[in-house]
Amino acid sequence: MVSIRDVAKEAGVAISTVSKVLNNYPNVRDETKERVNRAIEQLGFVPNSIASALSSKRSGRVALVLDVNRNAQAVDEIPMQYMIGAINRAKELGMDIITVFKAMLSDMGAEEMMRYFQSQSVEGLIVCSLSSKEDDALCGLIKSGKFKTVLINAPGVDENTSSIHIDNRKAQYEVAKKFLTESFAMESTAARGAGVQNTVKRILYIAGKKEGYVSGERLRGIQELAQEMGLMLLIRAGNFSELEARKLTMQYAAHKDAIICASDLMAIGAMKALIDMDIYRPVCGFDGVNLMGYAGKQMHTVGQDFKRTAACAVEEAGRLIGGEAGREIIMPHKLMRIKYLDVIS
Amino acid sequence: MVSIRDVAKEAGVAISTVSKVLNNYPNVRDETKERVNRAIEQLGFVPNSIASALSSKRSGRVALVLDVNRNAQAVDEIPMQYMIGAINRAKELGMDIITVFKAMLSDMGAEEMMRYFQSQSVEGLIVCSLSSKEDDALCGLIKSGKFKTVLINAPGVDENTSSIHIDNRKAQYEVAKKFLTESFAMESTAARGAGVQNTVKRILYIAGKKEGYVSGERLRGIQELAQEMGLMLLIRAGNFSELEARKLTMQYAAHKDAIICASDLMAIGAMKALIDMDIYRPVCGFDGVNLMGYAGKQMHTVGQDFKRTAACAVEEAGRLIGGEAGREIIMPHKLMRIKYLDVIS
DNA sequence: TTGTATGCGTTATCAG
DNA sequence: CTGATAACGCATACAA
Repeated sequence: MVSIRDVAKEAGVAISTVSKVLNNYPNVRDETKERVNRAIEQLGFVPNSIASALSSKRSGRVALVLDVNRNAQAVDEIPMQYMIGAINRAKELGMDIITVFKAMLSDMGAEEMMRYFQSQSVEGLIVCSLSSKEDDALCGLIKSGKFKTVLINAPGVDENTSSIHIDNRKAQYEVAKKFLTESFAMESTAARGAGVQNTVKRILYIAGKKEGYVSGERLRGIQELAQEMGLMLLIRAGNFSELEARKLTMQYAAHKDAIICASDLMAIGAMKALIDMDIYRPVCGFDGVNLMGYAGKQMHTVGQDFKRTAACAVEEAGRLIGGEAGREIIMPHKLMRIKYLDVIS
Repeated sequence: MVSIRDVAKEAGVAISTVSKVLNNYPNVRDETKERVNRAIEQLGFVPNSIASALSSKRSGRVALVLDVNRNAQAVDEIPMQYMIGAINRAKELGMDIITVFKAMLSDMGAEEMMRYFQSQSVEGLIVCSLSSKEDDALCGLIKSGKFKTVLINAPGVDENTSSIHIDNRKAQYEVAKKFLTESFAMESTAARGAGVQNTVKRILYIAGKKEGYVSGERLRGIQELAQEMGLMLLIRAGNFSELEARKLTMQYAAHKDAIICASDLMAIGAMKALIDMDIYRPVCGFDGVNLMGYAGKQMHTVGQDFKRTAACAVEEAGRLIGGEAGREIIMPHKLMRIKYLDVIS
């Protein structure tokens, strides 16, 4: 292995000078810099990141904590998108990502978790979907401030914690409104004075988890709309489970006019249940996953760019590690429908 | 940060003794060992893997090279399974996995790739799906023997390279045979003497990539069956693309009795095309991905345990790094059909 | 069985 | 602007 020492010898300078060139320190004469670079080129020198990390005490290492296969979900499309976005951006920034699954952490206490990350020389965490109820050890670790943390889809900003998410309340409001308007040619209460068609719509809203942050925001969005449009809203927690959504649909859909779900997966579960029940009800989803293209029917949904979100999270982790304070970042969303042919081409 | 030195002081022994305890060296008195462990416990000492790696020159680090989003595939279920299997096993074995996407490497030469892995202190590679045509730089790197490599679904065993895969030829033969037998109540040529129903079946076989190893094996399997059962086989390369399979189906399916695909994704493409064409033909897939549950119709397919395969690959990488020679490992497969309700529950 | 000493490849401090 | 040199935390011959 060719080391910095060999480069120094070849270039006829001191080791420390080479190091300075490597890390683009300011005070190096251009000529020296060039000589060093030439030597690096000639010897095919590759800086050893491990030695660098040991010496500088900065590993640039971030753990991406993913929630995979929860609720027996069939397809882990969203975590995959997060991964791709994060890893690609990390490479661009010269950061180092290790992937960790929540399931691997679930049986650790906060202390053990800390040791694990510490032994891995992790400086920052990117946590996708945190539940204050279920992940108390992880929550504790984050609050301890021992690691710089970026929370995706969870609240909690402080000195070393940033939060990044879409405006879930607004998105749920918007998509549901568009969905209902297009499905029934409805108008909001304000305009209803004219009184064209005025049947109150009965909606089954399949929410996420009780006490979940995202679920709560989305719930507020739909409630706001219900008030505005005068909807009859039946709310049930689907726990983000396709199967649960299926059951709820079978139980309640017959007496409802439409079904709105807090996730695409649940929307698919509802959709398939309706087919098996042999009745038709419009269904609205949330997330914009490609799997929607396979569900058989186009549904309204909220599209989010998971890759980009993860890329931002990586940048933000870099910022935090660099010493800047945590903050909140709102990502954009859009209303869309997903067609099979768009997905595959 | 509490270091090995603090532990040594606390336990009243030398640093090297602590190190020996840490790495369970043989020659340490039980009493000493206990004293050290007590000190470790008391101080909450966590060994620094970076320092350890630098000193021992062994990082235990493996790069998992994944092929994601090729051919505009909709859902990256298989790479995700590989990841989960690999990361979980790596944690159990105390190894360290970094995930790399082929797309990140595609614009590097072999030299640059080597430097990249080297700078990351990678000792071993686990490569999922290698194409000797498209990935020539990567192939070169592997053949150079610079890194211990485990190939998933690609051939090539040597001193520092192992290969792990199912018996693709046999699996394709078996699944197609079962599929045809059940779809048409057919019998093989041998038994046809009795001559109950004897129409020669016209089959559209949508293969993978030309020159791909896996594709070649599967192709041989179907050809073997065709000969045995006296099938009329039309072979077209679908490039593992759902869209391509759709096109081929639209072009040829009308005059065929059944469609057999070298992957589930292509089978889904074919299936959806048939629905749009409004004709029915039985379709057979290969892989056993959950997405099949969403396709609308149950199809015959070959099930493989991707997680387990990846776990084996990690172990194998460990073996190679440990100095043992490469070898070939055949994983089991099974014939199955995937139902939506099984997938979601 | 235990301790001493050296080195791994960097970075960073400080003197020149 | 450049060069010595001391860490960084651990592993490992080798001496005791």
